[in-house]
Amino acid sequence: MATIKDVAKEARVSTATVSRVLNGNYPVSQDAKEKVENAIKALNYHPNAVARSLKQNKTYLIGVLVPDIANPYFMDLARGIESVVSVEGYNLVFGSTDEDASKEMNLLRVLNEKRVDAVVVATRQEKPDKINELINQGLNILMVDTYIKDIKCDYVVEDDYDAAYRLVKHLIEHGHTQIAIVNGLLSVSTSQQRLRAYKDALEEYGIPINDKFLLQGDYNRECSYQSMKQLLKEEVLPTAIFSTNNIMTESVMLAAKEAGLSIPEDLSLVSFGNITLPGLIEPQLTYIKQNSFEMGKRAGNLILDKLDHTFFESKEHIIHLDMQAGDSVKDMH
Amino acid sequence: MATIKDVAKEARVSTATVSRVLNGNYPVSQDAKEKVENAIKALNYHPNAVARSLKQNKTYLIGVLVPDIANPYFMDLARGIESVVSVEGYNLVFGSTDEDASKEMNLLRVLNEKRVDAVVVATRQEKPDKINELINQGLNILMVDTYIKDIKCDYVVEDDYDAAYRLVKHLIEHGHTQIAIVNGLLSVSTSQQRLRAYKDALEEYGIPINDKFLLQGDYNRECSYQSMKQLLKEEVLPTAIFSTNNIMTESVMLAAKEAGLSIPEDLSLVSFGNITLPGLIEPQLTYIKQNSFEMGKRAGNLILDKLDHTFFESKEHIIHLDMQAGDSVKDMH
DNA sequence: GTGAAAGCGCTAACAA
DNA sequence: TTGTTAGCGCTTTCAC
Repeated sequence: MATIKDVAKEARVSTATVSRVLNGNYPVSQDAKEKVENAIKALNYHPNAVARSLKQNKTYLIGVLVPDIANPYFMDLARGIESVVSVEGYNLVFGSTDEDASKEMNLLRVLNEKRVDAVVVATRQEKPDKINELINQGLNILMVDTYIKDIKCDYVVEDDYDAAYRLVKHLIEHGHTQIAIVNGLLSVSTSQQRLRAYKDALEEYGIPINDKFLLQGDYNRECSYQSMKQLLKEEVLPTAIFSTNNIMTESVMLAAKEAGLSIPEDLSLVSFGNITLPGLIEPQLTYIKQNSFEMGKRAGNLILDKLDHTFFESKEHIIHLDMQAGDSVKDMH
Repeated sequence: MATIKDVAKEARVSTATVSRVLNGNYPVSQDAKEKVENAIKALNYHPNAVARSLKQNKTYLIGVLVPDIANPYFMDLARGIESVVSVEGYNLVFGSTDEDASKEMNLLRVLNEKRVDAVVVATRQEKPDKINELINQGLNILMVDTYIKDIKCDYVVEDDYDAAYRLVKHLIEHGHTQIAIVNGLLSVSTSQQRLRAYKDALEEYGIPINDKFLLQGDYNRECSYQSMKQLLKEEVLPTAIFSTNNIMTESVMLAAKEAGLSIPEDLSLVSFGNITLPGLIEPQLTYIKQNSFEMGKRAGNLILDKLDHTFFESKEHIIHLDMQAGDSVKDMH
């Protein structure tokens, strides 16, 4: 494969001149420019970005770590990031962590060795020490979706507490008092916020908290499905469910359907995030409209900012979320 | 950031020895090894993969080009590739082409400059010349899903013709003669195969082809939705639809629902690929079970093969697909 | 078993 | 405006 030296020889100029034509950052005579351009075509030359990266200490690579690339939420996030950074010539390097802490640290290490210019971490494990170590070594980390105390980096997160609070309040104002929550892992900040909002809302209205109605999930399909199956076997059923993410909402609907319960007649349902095929499924959900594409764009912009200016204070971006009313909640009055 | 030189100095050995400890490919004395390992820890050293790539002419990066990362089919494909190649230390670099030919060529060029070790192209544009040029320059391309004549590289594709034929035959054997097809862009090999199978099956049974029943889609949501809307306004309706991909099947179901037609009572439906939430939606589809995760794994293995052995003849892998019977087809007998 | 040194392909400081 | 050259951080040949 042709190198810059070959081009220089072919065009009878120095490698410096070729580099200048390539990058257009220094003045070059028209004559030299043409000679170089002809040589490039003749040799079918394509610059080696690896060598450039080594010299410039910049790879134009941005790592993206997500727990589950099969969740549309994270794909939209990735697309949001890509839509912003690709304009500046960056490419995304992906890694799925499958919620596995060691896999995650390993990927982080590899991405660091590959000298990605930044990495967006949308993940749920908590290893503040290890991650801070990488940050101190100069790895540029941006956390999205989840906030982990003690990790010293920028964030883009959604306003989980507020949105969850409104969702539960919505149920209560429709006369529900027997409300169950299907929650994610409590090690994750989003789950913590959503649970706290749930409890605060109930307390606000003087509704006692029933431990049987606190269902543990892990934001994935299987676990929440089993929890629901279990719940629906109990003698005292809730009249409403608050599901804390889109995937688990699908499980809730499936479990309800299989138990012969229809929504909202037998069971009301509100969800943090919408399901995949709302148009084809009855009823229309009442849910918190998440917009991970937008979140990705913000993350992308934050990164571009940071990569341009070398100094930048740590930032926290909080995104406000709206509620979309559907017909999945029965009025109990 | 610490370099191999710093480590060598700290450990009082040469950089060569450090490199040997790092890679474990040459004998090193126990004593030297320990000194180096201590120095690495003390300096918090992380090798620079960019420099290594330059020297070794290998990046451990594999490009993945898909038209639409929001389609679960392509995500599963990516996961399949990742599951295989990540074991050997490769990372995936993504690019969504959005069905845009110039964006696609541009991404291919950038990935080539970044010297990815290979690129998996699951895309639908046809630029044999440009792509062959890159291949001739040494870019290692593997095409999946779509076969494009005149591009000289390996393939992993599904047996579209055969599977589509069985699907249409299934409809005919259930007594349908008025069968419409919702097809993708005809510039794509998969669409060509599926359409050919449709026509051949009808012909085989002596059923005339009605041009009004040949609906053009583009494998995306909007276009197929509009085509269906249009079709359902006609005076003569088909009794069955053959949808040639999962996304368009969702549109077909949505359009039918909105037109007040129920499946299979008013309209039978078979699909190439399943929809997203089969459990929640009535009826269960009769469809061709695609397995892009498996296809991704094969692609990954093919790439690993090729990257190990330097010489390898061009290969074509064809994946056989099974049909899954559901209850979306009414028996007309 | 170990070290010195060349060189991967490029950029940029410096000199002309 | 152009050329020369050092050097980015690593691997690997060659000599010891």
